[in-house]
Amino acid sequence: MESQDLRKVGLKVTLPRLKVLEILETSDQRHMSAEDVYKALLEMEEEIGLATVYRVLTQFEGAGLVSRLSIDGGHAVFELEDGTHHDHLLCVRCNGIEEFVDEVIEQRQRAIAKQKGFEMTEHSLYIYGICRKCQESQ
Amino acid sequence: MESQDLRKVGLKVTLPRLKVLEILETSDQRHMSAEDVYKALLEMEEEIGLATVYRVLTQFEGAGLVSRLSIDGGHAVFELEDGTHHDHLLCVRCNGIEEFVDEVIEQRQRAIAKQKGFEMTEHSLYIYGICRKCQESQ
DNA sequence: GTGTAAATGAGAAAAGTTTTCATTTATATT
DNA sequence: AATATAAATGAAAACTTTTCTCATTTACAC
Repeated sequence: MESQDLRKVGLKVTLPRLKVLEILETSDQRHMSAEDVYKALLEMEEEIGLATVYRVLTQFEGAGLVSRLSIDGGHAVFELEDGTHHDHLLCVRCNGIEEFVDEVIEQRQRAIAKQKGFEMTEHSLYIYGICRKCQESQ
Repeated sequence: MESQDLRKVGLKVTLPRLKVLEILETSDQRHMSAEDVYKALLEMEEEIGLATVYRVLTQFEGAGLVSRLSIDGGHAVFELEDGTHHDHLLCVRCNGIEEFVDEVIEQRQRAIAKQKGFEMTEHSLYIYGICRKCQESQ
């Protein structure tokens, strides 16, 4: 019932929005750039412009349907929002992304913000490295 | 004795390099974008091209004289390297940057990388929020 | 002083993303 | 079901940040 999801967050039900949502839900990559989504759309014969993909993803972000990761000064990748806060491990070799949750880190961050007098709005934590698979295959 | 600093890291002593170093050392902002440095140079009547500023900052980074922070998918800022590893708090209102060190977080990150089989190369942690000053003046 | 490799400046190019504006579409209203 | 209208879309241009190209200049070893 994807149409309902869109209406629920106050977005008109349009083909581009339905198709972008479909890609995000059915792709085997959990993390996709706008370009990735655009190419996946082309593969399913949906001629949706890249600008529209960006617009839709940005709206989805605003609506809380997806979250945006800003990777290392470069491009952004998007993931379907699943309600859990988590941080990311990025493989610098294969660009794979893994997720993790660590309550100790979460709590330390809140403590640091408080100690510095910051009203924390969000945080971003990326651990860069070489994933197990890439270490083995080399 | 800045010329020595440059020779020590194998960089020829040139006016642009000396001046960029001078800006970084004397500016009241510890964190500066390439654009900031470029403008500061113009203010001191040094007509050094922006491309050169980028090149010099990148070389300084390679030489370990400065480190580069990649802020939130956008532009990079540079800070003089002081030998201490630290992470950053960013004020979303005034764009101010504060630094902090937390051994617990450092250690947890290493543990997570290990647990996930990652060979960690680096990490980036930013806490976003509203700094004390901005909370008060509003 | 001179030669040579390295550095610089200016502008073009690149990458990722957003904006513009004319056209099309979804949906609230008749 | 037809229509009005506000919103969404496509295509191209614009924008932002950074890097590259290449002709000219400079640092420094000899």
